[in-house]
Amino acid sequence: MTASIKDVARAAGVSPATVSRALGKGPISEALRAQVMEAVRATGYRPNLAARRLRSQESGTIGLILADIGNPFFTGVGRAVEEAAYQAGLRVILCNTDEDPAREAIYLRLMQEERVTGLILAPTLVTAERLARQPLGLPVVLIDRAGPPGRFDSVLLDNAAASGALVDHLVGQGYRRIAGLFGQTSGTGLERAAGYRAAMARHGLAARERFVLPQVAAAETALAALLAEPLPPEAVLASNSLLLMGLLRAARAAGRRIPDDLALAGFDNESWTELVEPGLTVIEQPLREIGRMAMTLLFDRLRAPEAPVRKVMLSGRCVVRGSTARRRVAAAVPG
Amino acid sequence: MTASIKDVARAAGVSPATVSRALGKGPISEALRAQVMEAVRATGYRPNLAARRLRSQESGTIGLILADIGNPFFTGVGRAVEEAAYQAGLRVILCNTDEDPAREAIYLRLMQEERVTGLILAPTLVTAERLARQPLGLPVVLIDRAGPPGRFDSVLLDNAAASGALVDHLVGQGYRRIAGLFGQTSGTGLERAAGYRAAMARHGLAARERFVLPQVAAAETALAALLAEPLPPEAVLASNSLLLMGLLRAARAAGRRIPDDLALAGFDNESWTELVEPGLTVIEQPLREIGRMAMTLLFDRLRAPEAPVRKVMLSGRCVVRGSTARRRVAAAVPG
DNA sequence: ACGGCAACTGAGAACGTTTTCACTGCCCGG
DNA sequence: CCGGGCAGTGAAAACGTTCTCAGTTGCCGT
Repeated sequence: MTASIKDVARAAGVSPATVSRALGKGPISEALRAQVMEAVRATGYRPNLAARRLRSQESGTIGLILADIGNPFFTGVGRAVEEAAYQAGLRVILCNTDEDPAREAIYLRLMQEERVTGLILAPTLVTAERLARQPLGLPVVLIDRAGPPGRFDSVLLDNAAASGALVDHLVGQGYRRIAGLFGQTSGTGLERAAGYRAAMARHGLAARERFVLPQVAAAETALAALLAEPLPPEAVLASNSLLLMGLLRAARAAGRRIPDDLALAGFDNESWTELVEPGLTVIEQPLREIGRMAMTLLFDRLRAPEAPVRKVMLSGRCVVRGSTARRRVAAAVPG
Repeated sequence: MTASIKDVARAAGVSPATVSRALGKGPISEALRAQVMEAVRATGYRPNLAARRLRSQESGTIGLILADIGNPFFTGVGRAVEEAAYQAGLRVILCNTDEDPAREAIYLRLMQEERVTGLILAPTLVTAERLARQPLGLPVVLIDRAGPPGRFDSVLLDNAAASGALVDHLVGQGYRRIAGLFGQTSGTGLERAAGYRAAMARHGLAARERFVLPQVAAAETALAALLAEPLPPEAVLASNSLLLMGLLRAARAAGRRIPDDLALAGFDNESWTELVEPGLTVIEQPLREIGRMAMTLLFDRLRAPEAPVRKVMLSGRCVVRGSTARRRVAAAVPG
């Protein structure tokens, strides 16, 4: 088939060991090294990674398992991870689970079989639990979602603070009846809900939270229901961008003007949140920092397997746009 | 470290060969198979893919090299490819080049070293050329971008027809001065430009085309320049979603109402094209079909390495929205 | 009852590397 | 002038599989 190290050795008139040394590290004379390189060129030799990995017992690879590759948050983090890994001479196996625990299980098994050096993942709630009960036997760093406390190195947005910031902002703009819509499949939704609840309590306001599947359609029906209630909310907060999109669509479908009839705020500063009219107020996550920090935690863990578990919280940035403009009290509300 | 097949063999009281057969295919008694499976469970054995690949001389893996993982077009196609590969029992190595020829070169080399079974990629112009001159020695299917004619199996949108459909639509809506903005790094931009040019000629209209880097900012400056010309266009067509986004931003920045002052149309039915006011008219690409067809071509090529090269063109769907509403002739244009 | 065949199992080679170990010169200090 | 590193090189083992080949059964047909 393709040329092996033996073919190169033959072509260069040296032993396979010498070729290996010329390609990698090891004592070798400059003359022979050049000779070998020439033979490599002549034969079109490409090292066989499978053989290399088998012999050296290290894959030189880390796994990156993301919940939704269509979500700019994850692609952004993924880019940063890949970049950091590449600089460290590591390859990345990228997998997409679409929030499906079955696919998560498949990929986790794959990572073991690939003998990856370490793993960065954004797990669903059930998989995080399962992982805590049955460790994989390899270094794991969680991103975006917290697992059981104290079990995994993780790098997260300070979700509670971010939700709180949104609530504070809305209250500051004059809104009082603020509802919250949260995804129910990940720990992140729960944390953001908790932050929302705490902030509302701090302001002496009643929380109104709904938990739904993280899908556009789910948010649409949820908002329709909220708007049909006796005292509909003046503002709604969504815990991720899909839900926020659903809110926008449903508000428009219901003929509500934004922000006059209904203010909206959410998470993730995707390009469309700016292009839409009015622009949507969102929490922007530090994607690159999250990715880089995840790699840092992973490296540290590899270096010190028994070091205490670390949980890094990065804070988001509140990007204020028209969807949460100061509330203009309706001209005349009888009663 | 982790348990090997020998450990399992010892635990089950059989030979390694038997364990291998129990796990894979091969004649083995039901009793022993159960016995082995029990030992696998007891030892927590996970097969070592590196060893398996080395011995069996097949990676069970295909490569997928995409130009921009942040682009919903590519993530959509990637999903379909991965799904089809998984059903065929193949893994996928996913790489993102960000349109950078240097990174393409790195990943192409990686694919060779991983001994992938086949490769699906969306190359830049220069890499497609290079690949035609120096074949990789493994089956390659191009997606989204045509390489040198007759050299690679490929699956593409019928770009010329799609551009033509947009022009026809605009003309039908009453627009005459229609400019086109095209990406210059990929073959796709060129094809769409050609389709635009041909359609304009068919209608007896003068083509006005600009080639720019496929970036939002590039489109913004290009449109600003176009609008500053003596007879600014009534409509502009963009060859990809980034450029379309730039057009929208620049039009708004210039205070042009859409579609009254300027109609817009482009490619790729991303979620924001619907959410924006007015909705943008776009060509929707059949993402899943493209991905599936790419896998089909790859399988066929593996089965018949010497079969003639195939080029599959899929047609897009024109999604009409408000950005190309029928032209209302300005009330009074002196002269 | 015996040869042969089918079904199953084990021993061992092989896949392409890296790495240990041993060996060869050679230089240097004594 | 001789012994001891030291730098460079090759031989061979090892990594964890799969697969060929050669048994070893047990069964069937005659």
